[in-house]
Amino acid sequence: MSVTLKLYNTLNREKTAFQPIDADNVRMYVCGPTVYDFAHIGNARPAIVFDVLFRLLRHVYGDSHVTYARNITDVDDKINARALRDFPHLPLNDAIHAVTEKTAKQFHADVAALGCLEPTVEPRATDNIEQMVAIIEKLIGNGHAYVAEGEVLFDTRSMTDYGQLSKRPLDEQQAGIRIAVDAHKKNPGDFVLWKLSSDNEPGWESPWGRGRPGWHIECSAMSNRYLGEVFDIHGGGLDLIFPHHENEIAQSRCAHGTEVMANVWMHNGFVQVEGRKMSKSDGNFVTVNQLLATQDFGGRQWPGEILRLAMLMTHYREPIDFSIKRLEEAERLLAKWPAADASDTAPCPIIIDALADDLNTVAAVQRLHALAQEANADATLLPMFAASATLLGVLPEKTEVDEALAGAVDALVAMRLEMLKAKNFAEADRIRDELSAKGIQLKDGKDAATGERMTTWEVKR
RNA sequence: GGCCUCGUGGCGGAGUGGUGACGCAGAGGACUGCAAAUCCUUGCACCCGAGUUCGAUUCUCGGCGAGGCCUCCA
Repeated sequence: MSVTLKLYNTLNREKTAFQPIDADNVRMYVCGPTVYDFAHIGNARPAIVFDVLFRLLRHVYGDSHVTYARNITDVDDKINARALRDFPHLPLNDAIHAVTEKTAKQFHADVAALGCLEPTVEPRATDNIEQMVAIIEKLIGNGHAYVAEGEVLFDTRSMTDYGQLSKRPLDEQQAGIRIAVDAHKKNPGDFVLWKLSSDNEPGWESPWGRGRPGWHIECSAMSNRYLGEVFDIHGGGLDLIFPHHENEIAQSRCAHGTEVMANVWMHNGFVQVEGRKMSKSDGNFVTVNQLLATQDFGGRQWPGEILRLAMLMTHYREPIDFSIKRLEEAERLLAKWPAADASDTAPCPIIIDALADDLNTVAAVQRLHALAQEANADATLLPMFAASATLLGVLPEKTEVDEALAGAVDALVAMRLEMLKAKNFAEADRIRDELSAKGIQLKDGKDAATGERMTTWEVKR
């Protein structure tokens, strides 16, 4: 294991060498989507960022020695609201199912288009209710949770070092400053583990009656089930640090009696629009699907590889201002990169080092671009380029050209050269335009030895 | 109010106590019948102030500015 990974850890705000608990099974958990609506491009950032990390971990520790869990939250009051709005004629459970299935499917399509590998496991909240109930029972049993007015609440005062991740000690918080504190809470910071459901809300039987889980308990239950009580890396967006991750930590550590929940906590920065956070509630968002499939942004569609590269051109902890200009730059870069077959050659060491340094995709992309230029001039570098691009998930796909088409194009190219010799420029340009319209780009060069015009062509991407 | 980021050319962004990479765009040129591609050349920047120092963009402090969390949020 010659590569030393360094990762910035939100727990101590330091970049430190990564030491897996078990190098044979490196475990990473990333908070996935709540499936009630289309994912916007900001939601896509963690998917891409941690996909790169997943690829890097697989490279370093071996494909079969990394477990990446990304959940799907399919229990949430927003989902209920959406179900009632969009499928009022269906029974509630069917309506909810319709919403979550449709949204999850869309999410998978979006993320696939962005070049993300599938996580090792993708648990759903609804499949893990039992596990949540078990953890809640444990928390009640060991005095970290209490029942009040039909809710089960986590007792934040019962955990002496609550607030470590967000550096937000309990007594310094101004809980209730912006929302009224519920009277039944022992402490303002206490949060819901389980709440009762009315007849028109989804619910599961539990020791506390028919109800549904609070938001934070889902991730504690699922990460525990698939990765164990303590695992290596937990990721998500910056805005999840508080309260979501803080509360996950509280639940998991108090339930299992562990010192930490995950060793390394990683958080990606926001995607911004005109300097402001893109968010659903502010309404200033562009969905991945809009970018991929509509002309809503910049009057055109944007292939997933462009979106992905645009994302990787900024370090994951920095904010990104999402703009047409940056997408166009990503497109220009990609256009200059050779298409190549995937290769099992070793990736460029400079790129591995860059990624190993807290996922420095900026440096990695710059080096990849240089490597692409080198490979354009020297085909023996193509396999290394391909392997490196694959590590970043940005390998341009080789467009298959069938022989009939290739033959036809070659014939037209030859004909054009004849027209040129005859100084019939109008006809030569017509052929060039005709091919261009079909997506064939001609490139005129000079034969180094003879000085004769040589024309090559490629399929435009 | 508390806590946390960040501030380098048009844009994306390196970097260092001793006058600042690189990429994209721009400009000029070569090539070309023209264009594209390619190649060469090139202009433009370290938020402000004080301090430390022989010397700071880089260190310290203070401003100013931007953003985020403290409520659902990637």
